[in-house]
Amino acid sequence: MASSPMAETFPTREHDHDSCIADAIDAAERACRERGLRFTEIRRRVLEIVWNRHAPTGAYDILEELRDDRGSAAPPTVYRALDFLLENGFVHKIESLNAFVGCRRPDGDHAAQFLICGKCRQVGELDDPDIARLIARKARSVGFDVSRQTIEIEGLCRYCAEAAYG
Amino acid sequence: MASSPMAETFPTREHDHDSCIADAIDAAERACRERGLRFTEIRRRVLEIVWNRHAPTGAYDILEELRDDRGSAAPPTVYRALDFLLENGFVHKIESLNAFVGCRRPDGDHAAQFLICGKCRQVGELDDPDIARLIARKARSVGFDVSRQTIEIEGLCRYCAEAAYG
DNA sequence: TTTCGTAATGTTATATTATTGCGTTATCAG
DNA sequence: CTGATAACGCAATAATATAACATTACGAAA
Repeated sequence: MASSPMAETFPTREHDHDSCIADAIDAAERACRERGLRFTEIRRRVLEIVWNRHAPTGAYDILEELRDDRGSAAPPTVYRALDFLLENGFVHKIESLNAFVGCRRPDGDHAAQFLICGKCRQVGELDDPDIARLIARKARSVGFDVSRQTIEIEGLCRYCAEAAYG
Repeated sequence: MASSPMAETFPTREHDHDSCIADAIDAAERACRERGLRFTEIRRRVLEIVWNRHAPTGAYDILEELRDDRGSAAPPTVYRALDFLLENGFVHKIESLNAFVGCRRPDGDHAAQFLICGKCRQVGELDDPDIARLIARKARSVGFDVSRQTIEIEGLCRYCAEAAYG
């Protein structure tokens, strides 16, 4: 496997997907134990589903998969699990897609920037503090006090750009 | 009136709202004439409604107001008008709110950054090229080719921050 | 261990946001 | 005037998200 798949901005084509998922689930489990949170079966399954796709996943796509193994499930089940995962930094919501992706850096707060490939629909996570700082500074300079940044960048990832332009 | 309300990042408390709307409508009308676009009654009304609120407005809020003066109207009427206004840069969509705001700089392309006040719900538009450039540069450095940026910054505007902290 | 309070889940219904498909009307170039 | 195309009307429905309330599971305290 790649030495640290969670740290890649974009998932490489060659990365070991299974262990990448396993790492993410393990990290969430550890974090929950440390913080005294309940990592229930549903929450684990939703996180697995999101990571399995390795691409932004809609709540109703998650719901379908959840039904595959649990027989019945309703929207609130999914949204509640997502709320938990969002609050605790295990997934992010991509506002411009109304969809969810696993977080590659589930420890600690960070202002993330998402790179959304319009071709393969995969999403990379940038987490660049320079960007976050510049935005905070510029906002403050007009008297605005920042609490949250939503930054979603659309374009072509390295792989799709290469395929398109050579 | 304030000398140039359209250029303010945040609408000031004292700005002349009526002329601010009128300016925006006039600008759109001129732009449509120049570009050979049809600025129809519906499109004008939707733009007026969005500017009137001077805050992010949902499609169905627009629909209600539209019904007030036209008797009947269905969702596609609003969404089609919004599509037109979006395509031509007269309004922006705030993805994190599923709502629409008038654009303060309807001429030419620009990567906008939105400042969304969590208290008064007003939205400022930053249009800072430094931010856009830094993001493009950072993205390119990981091989990502940017075509569109969605930047929505939540926090407290100058007025609400003053009210809250003194 | 039992009990009790709270967190999590189940379930039904409904709210909110957005699109599809198709027929009609308006506009403009020729 | 006519024909092509853009805009609009309308009905249905898709897609996303939440409300409200009943039930169950869990963990801490007695």
